[in-house]
Amino acid sequence: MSETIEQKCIAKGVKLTDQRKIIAKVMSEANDHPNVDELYNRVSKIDSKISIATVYRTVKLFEESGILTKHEFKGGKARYEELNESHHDHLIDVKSGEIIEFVDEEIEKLQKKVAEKYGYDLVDHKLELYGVKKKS
Amino acid sequence: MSETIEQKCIAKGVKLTDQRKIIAKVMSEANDHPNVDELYNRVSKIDSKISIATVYRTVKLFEESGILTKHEFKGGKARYEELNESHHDHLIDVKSGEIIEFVDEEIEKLQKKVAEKYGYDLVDHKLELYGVKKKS
DNA sequence: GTAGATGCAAAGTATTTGCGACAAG
DNA sequence: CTTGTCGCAAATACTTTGCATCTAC
Repeated sequence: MSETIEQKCIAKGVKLTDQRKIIAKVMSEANDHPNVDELYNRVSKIDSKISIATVYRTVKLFEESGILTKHEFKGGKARYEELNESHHDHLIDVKSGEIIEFVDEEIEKLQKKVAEKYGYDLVDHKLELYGVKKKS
Repeated sequence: MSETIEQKCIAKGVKLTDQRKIIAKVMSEANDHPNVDELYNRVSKIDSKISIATVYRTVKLFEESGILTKHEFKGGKARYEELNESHHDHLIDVKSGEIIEFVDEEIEKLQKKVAEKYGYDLVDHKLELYGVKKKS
């Protein structure tokens, strides 16, 4: 827990309103990958007057400021997660929807290699694994 | 070009209407990854009376029948592509939108290994690389 | 002949935006 | 103060659906 979202906002010169502070707090404390609806629900419990438009505007702003990242997993709404130093990819349980974060250095390296092979510099990537729990 | 989409429909017991034949033909001949709008435009040139609802219904049906796959690349509309024996992933030029298909057996293997490490059987995956063309 | 497909327009979702009121720096 | 933000409701973009008609098998 190196730095809160609020601190990141200050560092990046993002104006901190009461609403943004609440959204920042909720996202900082979230251990999952909420979509805007879920985020709105959590935020509403703290301040019921915050509008969903503000939530949309704020996650977009935070994303553009490099504070949150957006995931568009298969067939669902966009989900958000705090962006921090440690990059990771996602393994999604197709039955339960559970999301596991993982890192695999070797895959990372190979991706860069593939991009290079085609004459590209890798600027971003998305790797999602969809699986079912093993019986055994 | 082993088998046309029309042939796949017959093989899978999907009823072939005139509209579906046209959509099948357009997708069979497409070398890119059209979204529903683009597909609707191409299809309309052959039969202007086909409705966009039919295009939506048909791509969904074809997807469920394992004839097409749907891609939801960053920040865009869903794109479709014919599904054939050879699996591949995508490298997307973030400047031009150009899409390059690639296969990397080693990455495939590592993905399966990661899933297994967490106790999962891999049922699907999504790998997208976003890059910019190198200057050199 | 009958189940399923189509066209149309209306209804859903998810998200964005115009605007007057309001608040942060 | 002034610029940017908020809440609201209306607008947009994409996709789905109800229904009466039509068509493949």
